[in-house]
Amino acid sequence: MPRPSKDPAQTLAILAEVFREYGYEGTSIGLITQATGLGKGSLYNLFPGGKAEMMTTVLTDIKTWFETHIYAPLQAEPHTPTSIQSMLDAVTRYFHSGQRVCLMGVLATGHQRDQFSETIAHYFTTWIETLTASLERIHLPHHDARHLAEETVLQIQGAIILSRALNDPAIFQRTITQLHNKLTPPAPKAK
Amino acid sequence: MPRPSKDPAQTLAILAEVFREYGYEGTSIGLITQATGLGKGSLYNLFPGGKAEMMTTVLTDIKTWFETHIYAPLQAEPHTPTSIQSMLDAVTRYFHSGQRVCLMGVLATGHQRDQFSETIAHYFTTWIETLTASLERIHLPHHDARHLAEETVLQIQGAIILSRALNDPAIFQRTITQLHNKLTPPAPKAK
DNA sequence: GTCTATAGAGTGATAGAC
DNA sequence: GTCTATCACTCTATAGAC
Repeated sequence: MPRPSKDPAQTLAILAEVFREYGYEGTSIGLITQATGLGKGSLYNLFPGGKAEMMTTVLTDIKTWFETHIYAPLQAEPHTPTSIQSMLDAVTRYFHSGQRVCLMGVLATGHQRDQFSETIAHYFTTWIETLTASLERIHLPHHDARHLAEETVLQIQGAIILSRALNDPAIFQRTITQLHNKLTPPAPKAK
Repeated sequence: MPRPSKDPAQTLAILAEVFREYGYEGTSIGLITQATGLGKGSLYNLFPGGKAEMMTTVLTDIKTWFETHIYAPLQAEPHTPTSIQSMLDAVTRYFHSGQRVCLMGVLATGHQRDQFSETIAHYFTTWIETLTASLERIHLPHHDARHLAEETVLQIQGAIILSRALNDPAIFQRTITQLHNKLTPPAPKAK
């Protein structure tokens, strides 16, 4: 190897955190060099496509993380209330109880939505569909499962905003608890 | 008068729309001059504090709008289901069924949160407290009213994100309908 | 020497402030 | 319009593993 290069995984993690904190426009290359300790040369060698490629790489990394830590437990047969619980636990950890922003949510409200629209839509669609399938496997008819899944993802996003706006992680925690109760069937009684 | 000046209210409206669309960092003075038709000189005459003052002025304007169109109907005695409905109607119109972003929500997730934190927190706090008071006047105990109010504001924010991410206004509409059912007592039966 | 990842001065364009 | 600072990005030079 030509040089003692840094750990690419850690570089990506730092990059993701900077994008989360400052948004796409708010993140300057100078800020990235400072945060990662990498010079511009290294950065443009790693990401020839510049800032846009840095963002898409981060988004792909997030997608992979969600597949492993959020979707996989939901898809594990057989479905148990534990699957739901482990998803909500992972979500709570990932979003630091609402104090850490959802990059996909941030991008969805910015004008970069157009640039990354497919990735953003795919992220939310996959999450909703995986959760829908999981809920269908317990007891819910497709329509109800779908709406409940949408409501879950929606409330997590809303909880992040409100929790951050009021600087109160309790709001996020309360939302997660509430979702847990709603998603976990209190009794195996069909409609 | 030295010059035929433009309508300040319309200028402010345009300014708000640009900030919503591009965020704080994403909005350049050049973009503002283009959108408003005002030269840089006029802008810095109107807002000596520069971009930051433009944003604070917009935020104050939004606050006033909400007081008039959202809070006032909720505070009107006596409380009726119509108060809730008119709030939700105003919200739907204001956010263009989720296709128009909430500037306070956007700022809450950015690193400008620190700069405007008081205004942002005040916006959400006032909304929640007004709705709480309104719900208490029907039938709900304080604790329940407060949680329901929080849930309402939270779901509206989440609906904007999800609705925009999936480019589907129906999600926002469905959320509003759901909130209407939850906020409007189906029967005057106490706990 | 060859190669690759590094660092960082330098590029023009554009930012916000005045 | 004019200013300076900073932007994203380019490019040259080089350090070190083969």
